[in-house]
Amino acid sequence: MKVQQLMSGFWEQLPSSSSSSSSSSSLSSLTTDKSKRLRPLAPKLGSTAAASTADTMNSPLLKSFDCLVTSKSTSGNINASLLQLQMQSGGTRWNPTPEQIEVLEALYQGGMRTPNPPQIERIAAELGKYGRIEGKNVFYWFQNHKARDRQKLKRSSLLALATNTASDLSGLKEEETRECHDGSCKRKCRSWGRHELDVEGSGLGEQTLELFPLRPEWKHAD
Amino acid sequence: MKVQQLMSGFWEQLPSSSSSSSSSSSLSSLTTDKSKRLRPLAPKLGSTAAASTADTMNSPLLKSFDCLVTSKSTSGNINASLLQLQMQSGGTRWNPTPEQIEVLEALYQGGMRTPNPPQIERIAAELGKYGRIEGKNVFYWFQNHKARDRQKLKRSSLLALATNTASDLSGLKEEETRECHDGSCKRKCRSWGRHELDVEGSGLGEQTLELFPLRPEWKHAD
DNA sequence: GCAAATTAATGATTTATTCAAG
DNA sequence: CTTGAATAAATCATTAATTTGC
Repeated sequence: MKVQQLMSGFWEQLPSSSSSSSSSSSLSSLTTDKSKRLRPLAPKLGSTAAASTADTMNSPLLKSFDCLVTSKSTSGNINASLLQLQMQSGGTRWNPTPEQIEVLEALYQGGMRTPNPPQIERIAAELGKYGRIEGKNVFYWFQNHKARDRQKLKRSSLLALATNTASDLSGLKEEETRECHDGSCKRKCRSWGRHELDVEGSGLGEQTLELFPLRPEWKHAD
Repeated sequence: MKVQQLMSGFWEQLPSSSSSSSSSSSLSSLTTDKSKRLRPLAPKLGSTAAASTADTMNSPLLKSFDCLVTSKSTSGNINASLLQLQMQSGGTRWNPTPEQIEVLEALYQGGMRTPNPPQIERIAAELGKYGRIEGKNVFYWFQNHKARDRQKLKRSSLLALATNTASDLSGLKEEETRECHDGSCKRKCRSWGRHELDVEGSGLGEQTLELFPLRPEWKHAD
């Protein structure tokens, strides 16, 4: 059940060759400093991923990506201090106020499960009255609430089965494959939360709203 | 191609009681029109989510959310026509050009796995020279590429085991727990892509950059 | 040769897990 | 222990390859 988590490995291998010389310094700090603490495990793996950096860097297409690719760079800690500064403004995670929770809970009870960006924005804006909040907080709240509801249900379902009281839990199955109700799907479609477009209050005087993305825009909305 | 989208379905169940009367009409259209094509399967689910809308709507905190919660509304198709207009600009999914792929592949080979928003922005901006692209495309590309690399590796690993040729695949484990390089983690941290803050070229003259979110900002960058 | 039908790749979204703060 | 935040895995759905029947 829980074992997994195999870890993923980013950075299979460093660009071991070619420091690419002149890195446009101002941007090199953008890359995660890999220079210090060089990863302990560099598997052999000569097969899949290796043998590239030097070559690929020769590509004319990559001209302006030196700073992103050559991460070995130079002074790997110039921005170490900078990294400290950033945690300033509310470096802590969102702590919902009772009012915010009440509203979110109500919306959830009302049936909302996966609000789309405009909705999230609106909600965040509204909840901003009661305390600092960002769109992503709203997004995560629904994600987590939904997920934890599911696992709670699943748990109780199992329990019920074990206790032979499964009779009144028969309707637990959460969702089923159904037809996408816009008919655009070629095959069966399970998800109803997709294909959504932002109509934005039917006023839509704004501008062409892009196909709604998975996540809200992540700009804080307070 | 085609008009995909519209729709959606959040709202597992309609607020079957109380139409909440006066919906602030201008915003009610924001909700997905569920009125037509009422979903075929409305599981019994009297237990979990039901029995709320009416009650919760009495909360004073929810005043401005009528439009979000009461989705049964009124003329459920006034915006049907509007929904047609939106898909104009390239409603199809991103189809990377060879150049874009080359660059992305190179970055990936260079070790990039989970670029953070500023990086994504930069990349998208750069790749925008070769064709339309948004930040989310870049984000998804890395996500998918990484994931599919993993499963490919896993598959070949299994295969190797099965074939007894596992000898030279011993170093496959991808990553290990290590310390977060900004020291902000209290415990061991597996992820390097997290906790990252946008230093933005070390100029950081902008303003307080928020703790970098999971997803990029989703604004198209071309 | 060529379009319709199938299949393979892969972009996009949701769900499951896990990390970590309080 | 609860839950906000983040990543990984599973899936969906679309587009391109490829095949197939003519």
